[in-house]
Amino acid sequence: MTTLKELAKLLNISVSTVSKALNDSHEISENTRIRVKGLAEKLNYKPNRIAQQLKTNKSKTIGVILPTVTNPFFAEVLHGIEKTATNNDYDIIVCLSNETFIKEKRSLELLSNGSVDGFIMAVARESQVKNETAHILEVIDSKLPVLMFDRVVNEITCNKVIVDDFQSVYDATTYLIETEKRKHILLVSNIEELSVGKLRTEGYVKALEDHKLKPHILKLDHAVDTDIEKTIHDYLKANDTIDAILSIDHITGIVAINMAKKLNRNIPKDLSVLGFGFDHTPLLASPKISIIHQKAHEIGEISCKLLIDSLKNDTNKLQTVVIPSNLKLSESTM
Amino acid sequence: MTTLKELAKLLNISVSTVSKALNDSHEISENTRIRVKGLAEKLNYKPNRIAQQLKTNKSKTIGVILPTVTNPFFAEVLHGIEKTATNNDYDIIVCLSNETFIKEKRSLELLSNGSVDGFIMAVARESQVKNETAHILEVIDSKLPVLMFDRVVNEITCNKVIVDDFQSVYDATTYLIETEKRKHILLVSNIEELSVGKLRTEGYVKALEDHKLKPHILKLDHAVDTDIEKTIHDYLKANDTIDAILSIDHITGIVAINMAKKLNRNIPKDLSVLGFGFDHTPLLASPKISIIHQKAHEIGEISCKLLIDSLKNDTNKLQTVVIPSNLKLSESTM
DNA sequence: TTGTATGCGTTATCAC
DNA sequence: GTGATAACGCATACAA
Repeated sequence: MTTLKELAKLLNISVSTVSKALNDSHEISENTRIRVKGLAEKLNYKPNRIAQQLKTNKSKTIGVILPTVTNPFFAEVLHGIEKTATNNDYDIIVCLSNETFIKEKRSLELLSNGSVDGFIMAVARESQVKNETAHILEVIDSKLPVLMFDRVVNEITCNKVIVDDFQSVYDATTYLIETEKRKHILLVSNIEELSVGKLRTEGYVKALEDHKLKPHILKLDHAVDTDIEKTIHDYLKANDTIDAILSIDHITGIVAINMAKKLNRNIPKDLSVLGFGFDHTPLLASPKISIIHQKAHEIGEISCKLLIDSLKNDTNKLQTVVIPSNLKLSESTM
Repeated sequence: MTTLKELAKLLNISVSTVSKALNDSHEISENTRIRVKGLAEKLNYKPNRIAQQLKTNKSKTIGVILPTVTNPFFAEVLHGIEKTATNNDYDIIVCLSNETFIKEKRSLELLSNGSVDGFIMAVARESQVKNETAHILEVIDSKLPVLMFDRVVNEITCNKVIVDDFQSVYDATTYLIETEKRKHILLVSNIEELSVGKLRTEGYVKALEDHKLKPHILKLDHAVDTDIEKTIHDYLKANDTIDAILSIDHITGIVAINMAKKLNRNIPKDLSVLGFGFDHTPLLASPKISIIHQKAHEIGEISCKLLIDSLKNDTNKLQTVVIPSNLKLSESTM
């Protein structure tokens, strides 16, 4: 790699002159600036990022800690983060906690050594279940800003970007009751223990209460794949009064449609199916599923923007941004 | 952040003694080593990664350039890469090319300034279509090792990890012909222009030729979602002799099942459906789809391991690893 | 066993 | 307008 020193030697001038010339300092003559830039271009000189970082004590890098990236929600959020980071001249270092506390803690610790200027994270399932927060507080105490999205820790004060989990499910449930005239709505949940799962379930329960209806909740408890199908299948078979299914994740809604068809339920005439989802979800279901569309990409973009803002201006006050979801009804063309 | 200098001052010893003590140098007395480590622990000292990097001229970081991360194949590969990198004490900086040449080129350039020790990449769609390779060669010329996986550039010599695209589709097609006695197999392709798409199609064509059968190929050409459904639907309707569908991506197989059911085709009795897929693919289809299972996670792990090996030992000779796929037949329990 | 000096590549301050 | 020097935090060759 070409260095300032090499350029200086070749041009028979000093290192500092070269540096200034490349940075368009006013103290440098037009002539030398052109000479320097010409040679730099020719030798494909690029300032060593590491040295710059040491000098400025800024890494221009964001640590992104995700529970998993095979869940399309987080993949889409990551996409939004990456895009925004790149546009603002930041790199991202990605760590996956695999939903474990220990990996999350380790990742935070390892990157808290100058590698990154701040963190964007969604809390691991295990950390939420066990209510582990000390490792995150430690990072914040060391003056590294942390932004949480989606799965957040209420007790920690920091920038947050969340989805309107309670409200979106409340609204969707109300829609099923009032517009589609459903009375026996089944909630299918496999994320009961997450903060977002709890909020969604609460939204559902509240909507039913407000309409004097009885909740039906089917918890799936991380069963293996075939069990998800069998559990839903058997429940639907045993409860033929169910006239709507509300899935609060992005998988079980599609499974529910498949099982209902197997039981010859007429969708959407006799049974409405509504789930959480993203851009490609509808394509995989037939008939089309209606979805509560989380703007995952936008969540990523806004999270990243917010963190970068707080990095530039650390007197910024902390805020919690709520991203509303859209209820996307299926266009049942096919 | 605590520094060596601060520790030294507090202990009234020199910086180098502190440094050596922390690195378990034999020249340091048991006594001071304990004193130093004790204080370091107490003050939560962590060596500044940036400074270490500048000193050693190694970033212990790998640049990972992916076309997209919302495609579950790449998400799964990323998972494998992250796991292996972490286990080997490497960080990963992730960039997404969004399938564009310009972003891919920019990412390579930006990270080729000391930020990373090497690259793992799958070539962007646009780069493959336009046969752009100069930007990658430039990186390799600058002595940064590049490992390509899945989508590779044949003309470039470097470490590669690829899937047996030709052979797996040849075998799957042969299975449909010989075991399931199918004679009119439709190939559905929406990745015709990628190196992997071409290879898969060739495997299909060769298997048919070897059995004196005629190919039927339905190219989807990145149509929008509804068009994918309609195109497949209409094709199946107009060609009722089709008795098997082979999808060479991870989406259209599921769509094909849905459309075939709508046309009242009996799956798997009258129509076999086979697609590419990963762990969660089967759950979303009913009846279950048979899949050519790409070991995406393993591809990531091996890619990362191979690159790290070449980083440690740059006299390593280059190799191309082929990861075989599994043909996973559906267990049609539900 | 400990300390001093040097340098990684860059930027900034100051002197010429 | 240019150059010498110091400094970021760390590691190490060398001196004591």
